[in-house]
Amino acid sequence: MTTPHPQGMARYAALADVLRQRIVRGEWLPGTALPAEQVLAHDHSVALGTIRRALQLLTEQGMIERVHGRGTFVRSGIPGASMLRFFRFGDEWDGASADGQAAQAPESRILSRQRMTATAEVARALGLPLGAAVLRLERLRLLAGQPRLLEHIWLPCELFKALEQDEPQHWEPLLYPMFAQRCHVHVHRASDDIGFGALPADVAHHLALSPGHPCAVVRRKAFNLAGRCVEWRTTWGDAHAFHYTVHLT
Amino acid sequence: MTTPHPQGMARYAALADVLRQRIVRGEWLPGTALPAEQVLAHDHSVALGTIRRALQLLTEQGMIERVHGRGTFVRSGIPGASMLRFFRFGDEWDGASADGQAAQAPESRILSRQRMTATAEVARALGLPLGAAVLRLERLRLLAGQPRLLEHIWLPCELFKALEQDEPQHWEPLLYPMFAQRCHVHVHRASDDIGFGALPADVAHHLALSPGHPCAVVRRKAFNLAGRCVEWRTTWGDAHAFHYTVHLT
DNA sequence: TAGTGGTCTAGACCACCTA
DNA sequence: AGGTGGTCTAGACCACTAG
Repeated sequence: MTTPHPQGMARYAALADVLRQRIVRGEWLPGTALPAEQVLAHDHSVALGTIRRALQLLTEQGMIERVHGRGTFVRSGIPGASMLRFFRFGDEWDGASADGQAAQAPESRILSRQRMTATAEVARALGLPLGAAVLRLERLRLLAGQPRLLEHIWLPCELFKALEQDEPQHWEPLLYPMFAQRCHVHVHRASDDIGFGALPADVAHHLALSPGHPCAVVRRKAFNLAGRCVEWRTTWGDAHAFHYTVHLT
Repeated sequence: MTTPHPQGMARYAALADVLRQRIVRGEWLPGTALPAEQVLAHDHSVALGTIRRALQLLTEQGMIERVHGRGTFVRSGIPGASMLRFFRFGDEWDGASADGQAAQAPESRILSRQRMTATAEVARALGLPLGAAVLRLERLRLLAGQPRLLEHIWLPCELFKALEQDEPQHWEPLLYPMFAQRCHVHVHRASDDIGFGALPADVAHHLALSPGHPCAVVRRKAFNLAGRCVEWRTTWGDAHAFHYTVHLT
């Protein structure tokens, strides 16, 4: 005879909320395991099925991952977030082996790193007060040795102190795993805003294209578990190489 | 003591397969109700929870919709499939009322309708034999009286006989509901392939733009419940108006 | 009021992973 | 072997919708 609908919502939904808050507050860090179903069920005095329903909700929301036989883990990072997924360059198969081998690994080159004060636009995107300290990275992505994408990346200094220390030339090619390891910032969600434009002169130069060349522009906001915007990024690439598929259901 | 994993899969997954086949074969038409959970559970000699799990799978796959208190229904058609969702034209608020009112309804104008034999490209897209009879529609989409998108739509004649009868000028502006009503073709799934290019002269003419103007090109394949491709469409629009947001989780 | 799907329980047994 | 999540059952009760 349990209270039917506490706070007007289902028991499992309320449980999911509680667990989500505990995750967001850092009680269980990304990559670590939650207590077993049995334990959670006992602790909250509900049946196993009810806890499972709550955990299913959190799974759908991308908060946790469940692995049969191992446990339930706080998700760490989003997969498949590469900007290169929006583009198909003709030379993906120009690697060393001429047969149908895997593509040559994309290259990443940090062109510049500057500590600055946030302009109005950057501050708004990152949810910072005007004039807050931010880190600006300029990054080139290359495929088979050819420069393909240029990125401007803005980060709140406050969260990314560790990135001001060493030489960016030695950073790993994947930023998000590095953010997690060095800065304990886990990118959990992102939204990519796709548009079309003409290449500014400085960007065009880095991509070996002419100024005004048609380009796809992707603006990304990346968020951590708590829903805070931790990165704002603009990516430019040749419009003719742009390609994306949306599935409707 | 039921057989644990028939065919190596869970009972509920096998059940979902069976139900999916019955839906695809047309045993329950789009928009109509399936038997109640209790009935299905009894018929298949499983517990209620098992049937619910199967129905949940079909829900996630977009096959059915469940409505509390009313029943379980075969889904009819996909929502939000308009090509206009890829574009933001500046005049969406130029309607009659100058305040923050709803946008003027988009207009649809069929420019031409031709019965033809499928070229290799069209036949491949629609999964038809080369030379099969197809219907080609040329359609203009307008916003606030301005021509904005041009579409070439290819349909298998076999499925769309009814569209060869009357005047296309009197068709409703939304194609998919019309396909369902007049031809009993229900679009259940689609994939939109986005790229950038330059406007061909004839297309540019209809959009009041110059030939070679940068444009976004969306190629769509639409499928019915059985997974058959029932429409192949190419849509052109001004690249500068293109805008799309992808959410990553 | 009757019928539908939604919630929750309590427990048995299975499959998977690690050690 | 012991712990984890996954499957399935049988049944009670609740919430929503329709006639």
